[in-house]
Amino acid sequence: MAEAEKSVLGQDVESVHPDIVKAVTEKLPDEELLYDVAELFKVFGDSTRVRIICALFESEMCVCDIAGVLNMTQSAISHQLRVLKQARLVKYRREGKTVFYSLADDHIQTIFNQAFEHIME
Amino acid sequence: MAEAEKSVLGQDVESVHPDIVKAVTEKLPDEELLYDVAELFKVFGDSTRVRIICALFESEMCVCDIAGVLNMTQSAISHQLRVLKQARLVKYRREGKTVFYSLADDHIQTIFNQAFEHIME
DNA sequence: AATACATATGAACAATGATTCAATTGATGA
DNA sequence: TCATCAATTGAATCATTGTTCATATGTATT
Repeated sequence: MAEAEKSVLGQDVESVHPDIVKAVTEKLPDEELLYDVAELFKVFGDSTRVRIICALFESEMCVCDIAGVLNMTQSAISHQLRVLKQARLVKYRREGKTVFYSLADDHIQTIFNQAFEHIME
Repeated sequence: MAEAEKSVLGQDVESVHPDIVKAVTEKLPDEELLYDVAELFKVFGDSTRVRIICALFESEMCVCDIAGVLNMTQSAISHQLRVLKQARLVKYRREGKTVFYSLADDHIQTIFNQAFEHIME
């Protein structure tokens, strides 16, 4: 019933349901957007960064404090904060020698709450 | 002003704000829960899996169809479906030779919508 | 200037993980 | 029972990444 068809790249693709494949392919969001979503989740996909984020839910903190809460070296924390910074998930302000980090926006909390709910069930 | 204190493990931790460190440490969710959250996001943190999930938003699909939509080998897809299955993010039903996959619950859509919004801004 | 302290950065190492290729399982129909 | 097709699995490979250690910025204080 289902026949082989040519993909965008001209390769043979065995599609059991060519009609569905076509419909879904057209509705699928831009490659780039999906890539960005994956990149965002990749940042969330590390327990150290998750702990940093959850710590920042409570209060703005400096690097030393975060290191103290997580019981890790300040270097390790700084490296991870860099990742969070690049993803625009945290912002910072300098006060003398210390730098205070806080969360950049509220979507983060919403996303995490949904994640918690998913795990609980 | 700020003094060094002993961490839970007895190591010296230089805390600029011991009071905040203590308060945040107590409020931080269980280590295990945070680990699970990271594991969940880790699953979302791959563009192939993101694309599979978005494809399944549209319709239940068999492995072949998904491979067709993503233009990848069915082996690669099967490996990733295994990951999604272990994370309880997809469910499946067998119909003859083909296996149909669909999303396990609705939190996934909510989480993705928030992620989309975060990226858009 | 010189010292001290908070933070950032770079290189290196170990561990994790995604895809490929080959082989296997499971189910259908001849 | 044999051949075929969808899907799964395992081993191998290549790339990515988190932490450590050492060093460098940057800011205040003496």
